[in-house]
Amino acid sequence: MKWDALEEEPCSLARTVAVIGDRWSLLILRECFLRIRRFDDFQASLGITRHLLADRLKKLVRFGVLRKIPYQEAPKRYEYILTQKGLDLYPIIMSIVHWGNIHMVDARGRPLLHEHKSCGKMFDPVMVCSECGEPLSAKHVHVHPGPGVRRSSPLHASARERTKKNAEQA
Amino acid sequence: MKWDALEEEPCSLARTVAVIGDRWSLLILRECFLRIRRFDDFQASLGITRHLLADRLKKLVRFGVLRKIPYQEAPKRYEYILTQKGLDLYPIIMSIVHWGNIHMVDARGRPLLHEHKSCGKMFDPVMVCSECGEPLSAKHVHVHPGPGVRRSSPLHASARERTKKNAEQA
DNA sequence: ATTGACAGTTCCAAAATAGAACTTATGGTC
DNA sequence: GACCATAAGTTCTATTTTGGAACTGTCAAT
Repeated sequence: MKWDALEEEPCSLARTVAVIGDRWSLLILRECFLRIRRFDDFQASLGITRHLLADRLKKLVRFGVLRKIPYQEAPKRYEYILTQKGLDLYPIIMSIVHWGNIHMVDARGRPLLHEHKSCGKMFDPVMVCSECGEPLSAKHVHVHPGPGVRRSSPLHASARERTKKNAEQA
Repeated sequence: MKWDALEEEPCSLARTVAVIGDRWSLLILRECFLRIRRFDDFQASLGITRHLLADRLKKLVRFGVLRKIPYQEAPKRYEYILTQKGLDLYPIIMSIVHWGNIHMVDARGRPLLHEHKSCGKMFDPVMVCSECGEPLSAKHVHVHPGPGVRRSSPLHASARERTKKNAEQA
């Protein structure tokens, strides 16, 4: 499929996936949250090809997740820093890290531990309901169509064609 | 890079990305949480090619995120359902959806609304500290090396080579 | 004048993906 | 019994994306 089409989908997951839904983008964002800011530092710590790094940084800037800030004139050089929109990705990054901590660590244990400066303790992230504060699980959530919904949210022409085909049979 | 190498990285984000860090896997998981279970239903609702769908389902099964359950004999047919490990991905999916709701919706508004059955209200997911219950932000978290850490976590040989090169300069 | 840092760009080969047709097994219909 | 439909894949080729390495341009330091 043309992946740019994802941005247009009436689905918040699909639209977010259009921005961060590839391996390198997520790894680049990890580095951003670990205070990496410069082209060669990203390249060295990730081993990504320079070509792809340039491409992904450009995309993250285009989507407003990163901003290019000049840190020296002559020659003009920039660093990439997270915008507020980018900082808001933190729960996504943390929930990914947490799932890995629970389900993917080897016998050696967790590579990183997280301390909450506010309370001083090592913590895990927990996702709760904004209204009642209880931890969330898929089982206790019901989905309703919202104002931005479109038909039954088929992602593609092929899905629509299938629907059409079924309709013709009737 | 060889993407299988990601599973071996001493980084919980990288290891999770090895499982779900591509566009199709995340979209397939969205469908799983919306109760889609069968091959042709995934294919119709996503428009993914059958080839890739077979490949991604196989991978998700291999990683223990989905399980194949027979739902009829002769011919033997299976559905794909989320394991507990798969259900645990819910916070990742929800945080992705939530970021899209905040930053990627158009004028029409959100495609979907979420109701918390436990309290009966429409909600947003909030990520909080397991210890003090306060909402988390990157600014208030400090990262420590854990028992599973390896050197400075270079992702690749090229990163190691760069380090070696720097060392030789000294 | 030569070397090195930095932020890319260019080029080609290798790998992954899209799109469509084909396969296998079975059950129902004319 | 021939024909169609359903379901879950597999196979094929053309196109796109990615990996890997070298190259470019600008400036500073030696």
